[in-house]
Amino acid sequence: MVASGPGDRRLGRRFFARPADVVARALLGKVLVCGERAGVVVETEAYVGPHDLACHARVGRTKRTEVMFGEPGLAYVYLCYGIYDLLNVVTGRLGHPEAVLVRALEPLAGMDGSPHTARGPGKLTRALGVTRAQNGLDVVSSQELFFRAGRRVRAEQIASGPRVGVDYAGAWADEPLRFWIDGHAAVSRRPARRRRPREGGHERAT
DNA sequence: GCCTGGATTATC
DNA sequence: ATAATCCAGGCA
Repeated sequence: MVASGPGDRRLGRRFFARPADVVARALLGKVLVCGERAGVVVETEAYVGPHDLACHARVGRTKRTEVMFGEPGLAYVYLCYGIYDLLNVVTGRLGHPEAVLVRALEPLAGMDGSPHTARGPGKLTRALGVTRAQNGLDVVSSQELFFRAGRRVRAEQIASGPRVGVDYAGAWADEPLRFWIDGHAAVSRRPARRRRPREGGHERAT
């Protein structure tokens, strides 16, 4: 076994019981553990509540969004594009639906060590072995899926920008709610650039 | 029921 | 640029 240290401390309820954007920043550098596999969180996105038009909870309480209304610290895992399971952690206060999407990990144990292995939210869950079977799991008390304190990340190392793949969210698509460790090799590709305007280009007139 | 459209990724 | 793949949510 590896020697124990301060970084082995588990993240508790109060860590997650804060606004999603705060938790999203704070999760950078923390270690996500799933069974025998683990990695350092290097990229996240915050989905801040029902008023956030990119957040699944914008439609209110449904079978899918139910877990987001639960306790902070619950895992919200859902199927994206019919192919990938994406992992979020519920944040904020009970009854207020918000969550943080974990988008990339630096591999630590139990998986291929290449930086691309867990780069991107879909590849991350595959590399870590997370599936929808873990939806609703409490990462504060679970023995199979949880976070450790990990390493310290200074504020100057954290970069932010618009979330990926949420162009449908109107003005919310531009909010800088994506966070990553600047320059880290495991951070997923930058957000898809907008297509170049073809014809004179006035389509963004608002 | 039927239809539309994804919090993605690999490949053309 | 687009296919892969299936489910949630809206509407009838």
